[in-house]
Amino acid sequence: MRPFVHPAIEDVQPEAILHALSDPNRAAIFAKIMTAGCVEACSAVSALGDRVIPKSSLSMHFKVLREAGLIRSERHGVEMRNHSRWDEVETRFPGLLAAIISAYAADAGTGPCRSGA
Amino acid sequence: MRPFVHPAIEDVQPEAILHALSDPNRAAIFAKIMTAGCVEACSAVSALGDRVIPKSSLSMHFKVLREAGLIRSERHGVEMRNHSRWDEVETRFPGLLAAIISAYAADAGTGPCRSGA
DNA sequence: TCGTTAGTTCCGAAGTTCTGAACTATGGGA
DNA sequence: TCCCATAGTTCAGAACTTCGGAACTAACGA
Repeated sequence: MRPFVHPAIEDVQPEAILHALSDPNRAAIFAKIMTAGCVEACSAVSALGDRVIPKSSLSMHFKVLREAGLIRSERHGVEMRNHSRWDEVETRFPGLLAAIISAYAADAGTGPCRSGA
Repeated sequence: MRPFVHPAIEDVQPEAILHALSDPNRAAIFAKIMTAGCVEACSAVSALGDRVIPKSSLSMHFKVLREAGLIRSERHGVEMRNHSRWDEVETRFPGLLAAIISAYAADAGTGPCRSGA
Protein backbone atom coordinates (compact mmCIF):
# COMPACT_ATOMS: atom_id res chain seq x y z
CA MET A 1 0.00 0.00 0.00
CA ARG A 2 1.68 3.08 -1.19
CA PRO A 3 1.15 6.35 0.70
CA PHE A 4 -1.50 8.82 -0.40
CA VAL A 5 -0.58 11.37 -3.03
CA HIS A 6 -2.01 14.87 -2.78
CA PRO A 7 -1.23 17.42 -5.46
CA ALA A 8 0.05 20.82 -4.41
CA ILE A 9 -2.76 23.36 -4.75
CA GLU A 10 -0.97 25.14 -7.58
CA ASP A 11 -0.88 21.86 -9.53
CA VAL A 12 -4.64 21.39 -9.26
CA GLN A 13 -6.28 21.61 -12.69
CA PRO A 14 -9.85 22.78 -13.32
CA GLU A 15 -10.46 19.87 -15.70
CA ALA A 16 -9.57 17.39 -12.95
CA ILE A 17 -12.02 19.04 -10.56
CA LEU A 18 -14.79 19.08 -13.16
CA HIS A 19 -14.10 15.50 -14.12
CA ALA A 20 -14.10 14.38 -10.48
CA LEU A 21 -17.39 16.12 -9.76
CA SER A 22 -19.06 15.17 -13.05
CA ASP A 23 -19.86 11.81 -11.50
CA PRO A 24 -22.94 12.14 -9.28
CA ASN A 25 -21.60 9.52 -6.85
CA ARG A 26 -18.38 11.42 -6.37
CA ALA A 27 -20.23 14.72 -6.12
CA ALA A 28 -22.41 13.19 -3.39
CA ILE A 29 -19.37 11.87 -1.54
CA PHE A 30 -17.70 15.26 -1.77
CA ALA A 31 -20.86 17.04 -0.60
CA LYS A 32 -20.98 14.67 2.35
CA ILE A 33 -17.36 15.39 3.27
CA MET A 34 -18.08 19.11 2.90
CA THR A 35 -21.11 19.12 5.15
CA ALA A 36 -19.62 16.72 7.71
CA GLY A 37 -16.28 18.57 7.63
CA CYS A 38 -14.52 15.22 7.83
CA VAL A 39 -15.66 11.73 6.93
CA GLU A 40 -14.08 9.04 9.07
CA ALA A 41 -14.18 6.12 6.70
CA CYS A 42 -15.18 4.91 3.29
CA SER A 43 -17.86 2.86 4.98
CA ALA A 44 -19.51 6.08 6.13
CA VAL A 45 -20.52 6.81 2.56
CA SER A 46 -20.81 3.29 1.21
CA ALA A 47 -24.53 3.73 0.71
CA LEU A 48 -25.49 6.82 -1.26
CA GLY A 49 -29.23 6.99 -1.42
CA ASP A 50 -30.54 3.51 -2.04
CA ARG A 51 -27.53 2.25 -3.96
CA VAL A 52 -24.62 0.38 -2.37
CA ILE A 53 -21.27 1.12 -3.96
CA PRO A 54 -18.68 -1.69 -3.89
CA LYS A 55 -15.60 -1.08 -1.75
CA SER A 56 -13.30 -1.17 -4.73
CA SER A 57 -15.30 1.48 -6.57
CA LEU A 58 -15.42 3.61 -3.47
CA SER A 59 -11.67 3.35 -3.08
CA MET A 60 -11.32 4.48 -6.68
CA HIS A 61 -13.74 7.40 -6.21
CA PHE A 62 -11.75 8.61 -3.19
CA LYS A 63 -8.59 8.33 -5.22
CA VAL A 64 -10.07 10.47 -8.00
CA LEU A 65 -11.22 13.12 -5.52
CA ARG A 66 -7.83 13.06 -3.83
CA GLU A 67 -5.87 13.35 -7.08
CA ALA A 68 -8.14 16.15 -8.25
CA GLY A 69 -7.05 18.08 -5.14
CA LEU A 70 -10.53 18.14 -3.62
CA ILE A 71 -9.88 16.12 -0.47
CA ARG A 72 -7.03 15.21 1.80
CA SER A 73 -6.88 11.67 3.17
CA GLU A 74 -4.99 10.46 6.20
CA ARG A 75 -4.71 7.03 7.65
CA HIS A 76 -5.63 6.81 11.32
CA GLY A 77 -5.02 3.27 12.43
CA VAL A 78 -7.15 1.04 10.33
CA GLU A 79 -9.33 3.77 8.90
CA MET A 80 -8.96 6.66 6.52
CA ARG A 81 -10.06 10.19 7.37
CA ASN A 82 -11.02 12.49 4.57
CA HIS A 83 -11.08 16.25 4.84
CA SER A 84 -12.17 18.65 2.16
CA ARG A 85 -9.58 21.06 0.75
CA TRP A 86 -12.30 23.67 0.19
CA ASP A 87 -10.28 26.61 1.51
CA GLU A 88 -7.30 25.90 -0.71
CA VAL A 89 -9.42 25.27 -3.80
CA GLU A 90 -11.51 28.34 -3.02
CA THR A 91 -8.35 30.45 -2.95
CA ARG A 92 -7.21 29.09 -6.29
CA PHE A 93 -10.59 28.97 -8.08
CA PRO A 94 -12.93 31.34 -6.23
CA GLY A 95 -16.58 30.34 -6.30
CA LEU A 96 -16.07 27.16 -8.29
CA LEU A 97 -16.94 24.58 -5.67
CA ALA A 98 -19.83 26.57 -4.26
CA ALA A 99 -21.32 26.94 -7.75
CA ILE A 100 -21.01 23.22 -8.46
CA ILE A 101 -22.43 22.09 -5.13
CA SER A 102 -25.34 24.50 -5.42
CA ALA A 103 -25.97 23.38 -9.03
CA TYR A 104 -26.38 19.81 -7.80
CA ALA A 105 -28.60 21.02 -4.99
CA ALA A 106 -30.73 23.01 -7.45
CA ASP A 107 -31.03 19.98 -9.68
CA ALA A 108 -32.03 17.75 -6.76
CA GLY A 109 -34.76 20.28 -6.03
CA THR A 110 -36.21 20.40 -9.54
CA GLY A 111 -35.40 16.95 -10.89
CA PRO A 112 -37.77 13.98 -10.86
CA CYS A 113 -36.13 11.84 -8.15
CA ARG A 114 -32.44 11.88 -7.47
CA SER A 115 -31.32 9.45 -4.83
CA GLY A 116 -27.81 10.64 -4.00
CA ALA A 117 -26.62 13.99 -2.60
CA MET B 1 -28.53 13.75 -40.98
CA ARG B 2 -31.01 13.98 -38.20
CA PRO B 3 -31.96 17.41 -36.84
CA PHE B 4 -30.18 18.83 -33.81
CA VAL B 5 -31.48 17.90 -30.38
CA HIS B 6 -31.43 20.52 -27.64
CA PRO B 7 -32.59 19.62 -24.15
CA ALA B 8 -35.13 21.87 -22.44
CA ILE B 9 -33.34 23.96 -19.84
CA GLU B 10 -35.16 22.18 -17.00
CA ASP B 11 -33.78 18.87 -18.27
CA VAL B 12 -30.19 20.11 -18.17
CA GLN B 13 -28.17 18.18 -15.57
CA PRO B 14 -25.18 19.55 -13.69
CA GLU B 15 -23.21 16.35 -14.31
CA ALA B 16 -23.64 16.78 -18.06
CA ILE B 17 -22.34 20.35 -17.90
CA LEU B 18 -19.35 19.35 -15.76
CA HIS B 19 -18.60 16.41 -18.01
CA ALA B 20 -18.84 18.56 -21.13
CA LEU B 21 -16.51 21.19 -19.70
CA SER B 22 -14.08 18.75 -18.08
CA ASP B 23 -12.45 18.35 -21.48
CA PRO B 24 -10.09 21.29 -22.09
CA ASN B 25 -10.83 21.23 -25.83
CA ARG B 26 -14.55 21.53 -25.25
CA ALA B 27 -14.01 24.18 -22.58
CA ALA B 28 -11.92 26.14 -25.08
CA ILE B 29 -14.59 25.77 -27.76
CA PHE B 30 -17.26 26.89 -25.32
CA ALA B 31 -15.16 29.84 -24.16
CA LYS B 32 -14.72 30.82 -27.81
CA ILE B 33 -18.47 30.67 -28.44
CA MET B 34 -19.03 32.68 -25.28
CA THR B 35 -16.62 35.45 -26.15
CA ALA B 36 -17.60 35.58 -29.82
CA GLY B 37 -21.30 35.35 -28.94
CA CYS B 38 -21.75 33.07 -31.91
CA VAL B 39 -19.33 30.85 -33.79
CA GLU B 40 -20.16 30.45 -37.45
CA ALA B 41 -18.69 27.08 -38.18
CA CYS B 42 -16.75 24.16 -36.83
CA SER B 43 -13.86 25.26 -38.98
CA ALA B 44 -13.68 28.50 -37.00
CA VAL B 45 -12.42 26.53 -34.02
CA SER B 46 -10.75 23.64 -35.77
CA ALA B 47 -7.36 24.80 -34.58
CA LEU B 48 -7.24 25.35 -30.83
CA GLY B 49 -3.82 26.55 -29.99
CA ASP B 50 -1.34 24.65 -32.09
CA ARG B 51 -3.30 21.44 -32.30
CA VAL B 52 -5.63 20.58 -35.17
CA ILE B 53 -8.69 18.61 -34.12
CA PRO B 54 -10.15 16.19 -36.70
CA LYS B 55 -13.57 17.10 -38.08
CA SER B 56 -15.17 14.00 -36.62
CA SER B 57 -13.91 14.78 -33.12
CA LEU B 58 -15.03 18.36 -33.47
CA SER B 59 -18.47 17.24 -34.54
CA MET B 60 -18.61 15.03 -31.47
CA HIS B 61 -17.46 17.82 -29.16
CA PHE B 62 -20.21 20.11 -30.49
CA LYS B 63 -22.70 17.32 -29.96
CA VAL B 64 -21.62 16.87 -26.33
CA LEU B 65 -21.86 20.63 -25.68
CA ARG B 66 -25.28 20.73 -27.36
CA GLU B 67 -26.64 17.75 -25.44
CA ALA B 68 -25.32 19.17 -22.18
CA GLY B 69 -27.50 22.23 -22.86
CA LEU B 70 -24.56 24.61 -23.17
CA ILE B 71 -24.99 25.66 -26.79
CA ARG B 72 -27.69 25.91 -29.41
CA SER B 73 -26.80 24.95 -32.98
CA GLU B 74 -28.64 25.93 -36.14
CA ARG B 75 -27.93 25.03 -39.70
CA HIS B 76 -27.62 28.03 -42.01
CA GLY B 77 -27.14 26.69 -45.50
CA VAL B 78 -24.01 24.63 -45.50
CA GLU B 79 -22.73 25.81 -42.15
CA MET B 80 -23.69 25.47 -38.55
CA ARG B 81 -24.07 28.41 -36.21
CA ASN B 82 -23.51 27.89 -32.53
CA HIS B 83 -24.81 30.19 -29.83
CA SER B 84 -24.19 29.84 -26.15
CA ARG B 85 -27.18 29.22 -23.87
CA TRP B 86 -25.47 31.16 -21.08
CA ASP B 87 -28.57 33.10 -20.02
CA GLU B 88 -30.70 30.00 -19.66
CA VAL B 89 -28.01 28.02 -17.84
CA GLU B 90 -27.27 31.04 -15.65
CA THR B 91 -30.92 31.18 -14.62
CA ARG B 92 -30.96 27.50 -13.75
CA PHE B 93 -27.50 27.23 -12.15
CA PRO B 94 -26.45 30.74 -11.12
CA GLY B 95 -22.71 31.39 -11.21
CA LEU B 96 -21.77 27.94 -12.45
CA LEU B 97 -20.51 28.80 -15.93
CA ALA B 98 -18.77 31.98 -14.81
CA ALA B 99 -16.94 30.04 -12.09
CA ILE B 100 -15.84 27.33 -14.52
CA ILE B 101 -14.67 29.73 -17.22
CA SER B 102 -12.78 31.83 -14.72
CA ALA B 103 -11.21 28.70 -13.20
CA TYR B 104 -9.80 27.79 -16.62
CA ALA B 105 -8.63 31.37 -17.09
CA ALA B 106 -6.95 31.33 -13.66
CA ASP B 107 -5.25 28.05 -14.53
CA ALA B 108 -4.04 29.40 -17.88
CA GLY B 109 -2.51 32.28 -15.96
CA THR B 110 -0.59 30.13 -13.45
CA GLY B 111 0.04 26.94 -15.40
CA PRO B 112 3.23 26.16 -17.33
CA CYS B 113 1.97 26.48 -20.91
CA ARG B 114 -1.58 25.84 -21.94
CA SER B 115 -2.23 26.13 -25.65
CA GLY B 116 -6.03 26.27 -25.94
CA ALA B 117 -8.58 28.69 -24.39
C1' DT C 1 -24.76 18.09 -63.38
C1' DC C 2 -20.46 18.28 -61.18
C1' DG C 3 -17.22 19.89 -57.87
C1' DT C 4 -16.49 22.07 -53.48
C1' DT C 5 -17.28 22.99 -48.77
C1' DA C 6 -19.28 21.83 -44.24
C1' DG C 7 -20.52 18.66 -41.22
C1' DT C 8 -22.27 13.76 -39.71
C1' DT C 9 -22.07 8.89 -39.22
C1' DC C 10 -19.77 4.54 -38.98
C1' DC C 11 -16.62 1.52 -37.08
C1' DG C 12 -12.35 -0.29 -35.28
C1' DA C 13 -8.59 0.93 -32.09
C1' DA C 14 -7.29 2.85 -27.83
C1' DG C 15 -8.26 4.30 -23.42
C1' DT C 16 -11.13 4.59 -19.11
C1' DT C 17 -14.18 2.96 -15.59
C1' DC C 18 -16.37 -0.52 -12.89
C1' DT C 19 -16.37 -4.43 -9.88
C1' DG C 20 -15.41 -9.02 -7.74
C1' DA C 21 -11.55 -11.48 -5.83
C1' DA C 22 -7.33 -11.53 -3.68
C1' DC C 23 -4.35 -8.95 -1.04
C1' DT C 24 -2.11 -5.65 2.69
C1' DA C 25 -2.25 -3.28 6.98
C1' DT C 26 -3.78 -2.30 11.59
C1' DG C 27 -5.86 -3.31 16.01
C1' DG C 28 -7.86 -6.32 19.58
C1' DG C 29 -8.42 -10.46 22.20
C1' DA C 30 -6.97 -15.09 23.77
C1' DT D 1 2.61 -14.09 19.96
C1' DC D 2 -0.88 -15.70 17.05
C1' DC D 3 -5.21 -15.37 15.03
C1' DC D 4 -9.18 -12.99 13.59
C1' DA D 5 -11.91 -9.00 12.18
C1' DT D 6 -12.16 -4.70 10.00
C1' DA D 7 -10.78 -1.14 6.57
C1' DG D 8 -9.06 -0.19 2.52
C1' DT D 9 -5.99 -1.20 -1.86
C1' DT D 10 -4.61 -3.59 -5.91
C1' DC D 11 -5.33 -6.58 -9.77
C1' DA D 12 -7.51 -8.17 -13.84
C1' DG D 13 -11.14 -8.76 -16.92
C1' DA D 14 -15.58 -7.06 -18.64
C1' DA D 15 -18.19 -3.13 -20.05
C1' DC D 16 -18.26 1.28 -21.57
C1' DT D 17 -16.48 5.66 -23.73
C1' DT D 18 -13.68 8.37 -26.68
C1' DC D 19 -10.86 9.17 -30.71
C1' DG D 20 -10.07 9.61 -35.51
C1' DG D 21 -9.90 8.08 -40.45
C1' DA D 22 -12.99 6.92 -44.27
C1' DA D 23 -17.22 7.17 -46.33
C1' DC D 24 -21.32 9.56 -46.47
C1' DT D 25 -25.09 13.48 -46.78
C1' DA D 26 -26.52 18.18 -47.72
C1' DA D 27 -26.25 22.79 -49.61
C1' DC D 28 -24.33 25.91 -52.70
C1' DG D 29 -22.12 27.83 -57.01
C1' DA D 30 -20.35 27.41 -61.73
